[in-house]
Amino acid sequence: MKLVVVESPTKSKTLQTFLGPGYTVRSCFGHIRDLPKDELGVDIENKFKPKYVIPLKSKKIIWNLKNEAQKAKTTILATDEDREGEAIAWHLSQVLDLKEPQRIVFHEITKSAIEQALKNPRQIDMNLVDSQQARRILDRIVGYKLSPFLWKKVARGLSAGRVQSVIVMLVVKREKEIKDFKPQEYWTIEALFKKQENEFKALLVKKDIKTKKEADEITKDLDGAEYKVDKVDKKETKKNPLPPFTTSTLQQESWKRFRFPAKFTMSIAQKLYEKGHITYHRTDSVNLSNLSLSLAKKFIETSYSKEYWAGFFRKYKSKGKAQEAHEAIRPTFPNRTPEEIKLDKNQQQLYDLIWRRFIACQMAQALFDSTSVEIKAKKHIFRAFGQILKFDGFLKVYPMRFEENELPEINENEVLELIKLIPSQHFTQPPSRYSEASLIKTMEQNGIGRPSTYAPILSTIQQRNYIEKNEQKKFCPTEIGTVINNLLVEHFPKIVDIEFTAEMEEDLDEIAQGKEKWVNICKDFYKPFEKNLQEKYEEVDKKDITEKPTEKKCPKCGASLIIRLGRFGKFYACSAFPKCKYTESLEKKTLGIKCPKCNKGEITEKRTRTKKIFYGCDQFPECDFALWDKPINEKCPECDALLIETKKKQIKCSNKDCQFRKNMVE
DNA sequence: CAGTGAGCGAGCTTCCGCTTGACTT
Repeated sequence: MKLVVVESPTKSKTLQTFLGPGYTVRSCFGHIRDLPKDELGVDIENKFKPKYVIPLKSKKIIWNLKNEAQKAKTTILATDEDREGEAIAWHLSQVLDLKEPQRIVFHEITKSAIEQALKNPRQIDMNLVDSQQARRILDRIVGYKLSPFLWKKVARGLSAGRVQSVIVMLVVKREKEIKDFKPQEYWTIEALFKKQENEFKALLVKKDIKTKKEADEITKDLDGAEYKVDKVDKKETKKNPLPPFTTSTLQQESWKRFRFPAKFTMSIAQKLYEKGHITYHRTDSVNLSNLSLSLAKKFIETSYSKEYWAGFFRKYKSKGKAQEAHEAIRPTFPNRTPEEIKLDKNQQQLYDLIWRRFIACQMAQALFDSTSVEIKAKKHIFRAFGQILKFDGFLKVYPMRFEENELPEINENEVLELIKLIPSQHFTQPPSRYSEASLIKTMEQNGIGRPSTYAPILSTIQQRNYIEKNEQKKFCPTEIGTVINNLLVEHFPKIVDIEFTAEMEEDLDEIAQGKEKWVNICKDFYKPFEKNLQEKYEEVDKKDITEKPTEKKCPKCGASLIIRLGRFGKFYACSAFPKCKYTESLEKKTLGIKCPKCNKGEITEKRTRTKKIFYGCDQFPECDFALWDKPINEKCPECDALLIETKKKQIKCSNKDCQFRKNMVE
């Protein structure tokens, strides 16, 4: 009997069916040991020696694995082939006290891949393990040294880290770009032509028309000019299908198509994976197994026709440094169409998307007849572009938006009939705020975070109140997020630099290749970091960041009020704190209406925890009067209660039993 | 359709990455 250990329980089930009796397959559920949660856990003086502990939830798993390992003749460690997977294998060998563990790897769960892997066992690659240890220790040092700095200088409970702080930086930076943006005016000139029954437009090629005056000069110059076709260029253009999904592209596409947040997409994908419908959903690889390629070919040829298959196996390559431990995300059985599996609605939508993307990636290109026409009038050049779909190819399965524009038959040297010139004014647009999709895309492009962390990290920094979604579901920084970011940018620029992770990855590669010792990498980072940190503890004054004097006086004790910054934003606080605990919210929007319940307070605009606006008494909690709709300063003629303004612009009585209604007078 | 909120300043806080149930109300 041989024991095989993998990371995921679903994977272990599949593997067991391939291997049959003679093998016991078990899973370790990811990492089994880690640095302790309540202390740094790195002995800096003693060559950065890490202290590893086994969390309670791993203890039971380890106990069971140990039992199996003792019964087995050999233990085979089949964790993922990447830095983290290698480390898990090493931790397992340590904790299970394995004398001669066999290490095997495979990138796809197919019978042939597994048989091949079993024939080629190797030893644990300690260089790769060390690169993971360096990664872990660096992240720990940054996080557990910088966070306490923020507690001391800003507010308790705050956090900083190699990944989260860079994401917040991106959002804050984008917000500043938008705020500082000055729109530039520019003009375009289109010419509308007539050819027999058809009308078509051509655009003046000149780009830098800045003002109406300049546009007018051009149209004036064109007055009475002859519009002659200078060039007609006809050709076939092609569009290739997109590569199959990785975690990042799946999260982006499912946000674009269904507005699913990344976290939701992942929970649905997890279910599809557990039911065996899709391959593993946390991957940065676009590799496809040979078996899946043949099945796709067969499916496409029988369901559509021979000409819809690409004609060869399309193989995709990952850009940058994918760690390639898994396949791309694809249907496990390509001939299982979305229609024939029974799933609930969301699972159905996501499976449909994954299935289509995969099938399409093995299909033929889409073909277009495109025409480009150049028209000359005096010294001015206009261009018209037409595009007609000739063969849909992969678009049959994976529809995408593209512009179709038909041009009439136009010949060279032909003189065209102008209907009119259309000058239009435009303004340059500021960059747009990040959505979940564009933020994840940026993270992936810069190697920040991993497939298993994209979704959780976005949840964390929102929960921590560093960034939030606006009504359009785009990310904006909060006050506290902006303050922390500005502090880090000024005093710890390296940590919030987008290049920091890239540089770290280069160092980790050196360790993995055996060219560098992990302790040296940690030392090189730590020394200047620690020196800077000590200086900043002296230099930065908390008061400058969190306190601002005001002219206002405390209504309770008469001391002066200050504006304070806390975890949840700014607020007025009494300077005599903790003797006087008076507080007041910063932007108190009073409506000038007395509270009808207590007759003491005033109605103010407030927000619920979910940011929904409501109107309540400012004497809360002494008075709990509250309304959803905005009250107007007028009493109901029938029952004397407050009148409210509904969203449908109608005046109603706030008393539910009262039927009084009237229309709004402007 | 029903439903709405009270503390944030001090004290036990925090990282990133691998994996899913196991916790409680």
